[in-house]
Amino acid sequence: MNAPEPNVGPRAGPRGDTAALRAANTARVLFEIRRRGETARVDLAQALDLSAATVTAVVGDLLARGLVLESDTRATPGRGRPRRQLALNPAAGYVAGAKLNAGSVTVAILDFVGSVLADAEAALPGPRISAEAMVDALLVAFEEVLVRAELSAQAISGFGLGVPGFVERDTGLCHWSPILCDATPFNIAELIGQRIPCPVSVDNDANLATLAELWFGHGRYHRDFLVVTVEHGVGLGVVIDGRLYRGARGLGAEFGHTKVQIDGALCRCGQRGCLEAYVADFALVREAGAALPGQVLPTSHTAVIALLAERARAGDEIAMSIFRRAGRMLGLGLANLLNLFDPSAVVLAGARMRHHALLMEGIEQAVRANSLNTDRPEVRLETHRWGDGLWARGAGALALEAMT
Amino acid sequence: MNAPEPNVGPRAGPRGDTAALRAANTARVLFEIRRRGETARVDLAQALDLSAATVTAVVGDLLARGLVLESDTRATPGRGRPRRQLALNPAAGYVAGAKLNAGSVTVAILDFVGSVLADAEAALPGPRISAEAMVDALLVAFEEVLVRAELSAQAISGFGLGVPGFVERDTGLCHWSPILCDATPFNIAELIGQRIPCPVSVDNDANLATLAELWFGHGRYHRDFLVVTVEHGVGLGVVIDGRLYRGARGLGAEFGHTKVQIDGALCRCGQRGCLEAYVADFALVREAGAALPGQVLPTSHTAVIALLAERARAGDEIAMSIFRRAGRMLGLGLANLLNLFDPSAVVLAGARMRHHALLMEGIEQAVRANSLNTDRPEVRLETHRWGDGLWARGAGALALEAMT
DNA sequence: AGTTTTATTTTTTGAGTCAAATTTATTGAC
DNA sequence: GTCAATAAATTTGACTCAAAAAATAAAACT
Repeated sequence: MNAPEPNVGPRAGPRGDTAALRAANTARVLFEIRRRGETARVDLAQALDLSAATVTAVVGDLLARGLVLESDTRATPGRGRPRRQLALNPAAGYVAGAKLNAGSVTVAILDFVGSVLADAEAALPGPRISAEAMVDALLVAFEEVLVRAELSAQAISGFGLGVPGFVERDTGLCHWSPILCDATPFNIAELIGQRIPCPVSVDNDANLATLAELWFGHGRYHRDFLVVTVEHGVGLGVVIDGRLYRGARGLGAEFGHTKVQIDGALCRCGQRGCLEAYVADFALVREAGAALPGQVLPTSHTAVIALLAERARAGDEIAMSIFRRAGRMLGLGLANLLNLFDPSAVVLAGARMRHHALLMEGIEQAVRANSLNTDRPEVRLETHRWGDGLWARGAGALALEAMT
Repeated sequence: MNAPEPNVGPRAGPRGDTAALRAANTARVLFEIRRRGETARVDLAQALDLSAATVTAVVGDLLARGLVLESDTRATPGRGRPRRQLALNPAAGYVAGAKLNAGSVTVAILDFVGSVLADAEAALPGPRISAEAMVDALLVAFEEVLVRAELSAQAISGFGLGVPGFVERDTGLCHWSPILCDATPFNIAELIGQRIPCPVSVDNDANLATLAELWFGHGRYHRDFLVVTVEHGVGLGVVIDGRLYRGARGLGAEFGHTKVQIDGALCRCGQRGCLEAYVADFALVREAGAALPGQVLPTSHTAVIALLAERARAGDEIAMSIFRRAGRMLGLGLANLLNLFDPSAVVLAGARMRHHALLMEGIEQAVRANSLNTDRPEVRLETHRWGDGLWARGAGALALEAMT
């Protein structure tokens, strides 16, 4: 039996001293203002179950710190003292959000509200490169985006980066990434921090998409939800009780290598039957040969898939069946997730969701066929066809989180 | 887009007023004393990161309420004022914990510490009965166990019941149970409450096993862990951040009908490829005919499986292969859970774990083959061969939880 | 002017920390 | 053996800060 370790026990409710109490209530007020966009103090008091006096005090702090602005927009014409509308101050701080892709890096600048002010992209020297080369490209894009946003590097108070693979937010360690070829684990946050003059946070890219939903998207209205990303791989983000769950060891949930078939198709990871082996880029490309006979296939996966999608939309039965099977496998995996997590919403996101219509038929069929139908209301599958903005905003949320 | 709903937002840390702060710190102290069995105030202060003064105040309350006792056992011989050891007061309250099985109900009486004072069992009229008949049997066992524990019904301050199927703790609603034949949903907690003079709580049985681990078992040393129960069906309990996660709609995680094979074996639920269709009682019995040719099989599933296990232990290759396949399928499911939840521990519990050795080979092989090997430390699979005591203590924990 | 709704100020209660005081043992010199 | 010195655990009281409640002020509309 293990030795008793501290910090295990009830987590609900307050803990610690009164300063923590104030800090928590301040965070709640800030979150609620972000969620509503614009509100009065009365509404905050009611929504958060705080007294008006407390809200006044907390908002007073936030106003003094410049995080919140009081606007004069006259909301409801009526009797009584008019409510003063509160909103986040966009200029309270600027953060950079970046995403590492197979052949490029994207960097965006976000203001405190979460609006994207500018973005920029830089090519990577290859699909699998050293972290050193990645940071070089990152800096190129960063300089560019600063010019476009008309900001100096000193104005940026946080830098967030999304990396595919196993990345630990708390420590900044990269344990494995399909894009980086360095010996692992190495501290990627530190590496970037040496060349950028502000705090750097890194996280798994699916977690970032989830943060984006939590801060700016559907997640604002759900306590427990899942975000499934479909791109080169399949990713998963889990929100439980309003917070992103990263697992006991901080690496987050891994959905792509969940097995949907015992001794099934061979996956890049060397195992068999992984969900990715049916849904990821390489899996579709593997089958594309049959659907496009006699054609010379493009070298890039993305281009092959675009071609395949075009055929499927034109009614090509073989091409359609490829997407249908991928959808069914994804749907099977989703059904398992629904049974295990019982979320109140599921968001499908990522570049592949551009072929939404092609996949959706298979997905919905498999979800219906494989999830238990109790009398609980059916879970809505929301789809987000956000492009890179999704990742950038998530990385921005990561930086904002580190900021407040 | 949904309307903004309150109570969505940051959950970490304190919230609300100072009374909530004290309540939370009291709960933390109580949990820590339970976890350690016996401790001094200094240790509590250090473990919970509270000042000694606060601990004195909180413990003072608990002493006054009679929940905690100060013992005179001289722990560490040394200089200085000797520490006063604190322990839970067993007589602070008694609760009843009950479990509904296929052919019987079990009821146990637990004291405040969680020790089982007595237990009793009553037969049910059949494998699938009305809730009315179930409550009748429950009362028979309850009366009996009171006699054995030498307590009156008035001394019992909470009644917890574990029910297989879809049960909602918060509302007491039963949405479906393999044992009860009533029209669903119906309020099973209310039904029992009409005939028992104390607060009644109900929950899914796998959740109860998980609560038992959280309060009294391995879970005291882990913040994030899973409990998998193997009995007539396969159940799952999820603990995240020190709390049992019951899903957005309160019905808990469903593991038994997770799909391990697309279009696989037919399950009781009518779908194909469910884990239960390979691991549950009925699945093993279905295959037993081949392993026991020419024999007249007993009518009870349990007896058939005992026979099968005997054969397997004697070296019968066919019988062994049945257990091996069940183990492999369970291992595949477990590997998926490990990837998705990244727990720091997994506990296997339930009656079937008596055939532990037969299953374990297949389980471990499949877990190793199907879980991603990163550089994170391997998760230990703990096995608990607790009998019915497990469920009873879990149901007791449920009642204790409702009590404090 | 009177009414109504929102925001602020003042007062009160209670929580937690800090530092000093108290309790109760052991240690070691005499 | 007796008796201060010492050490550690606990308690006490002064102080700070948080949030709620009550009273007050502000800014509209009727």
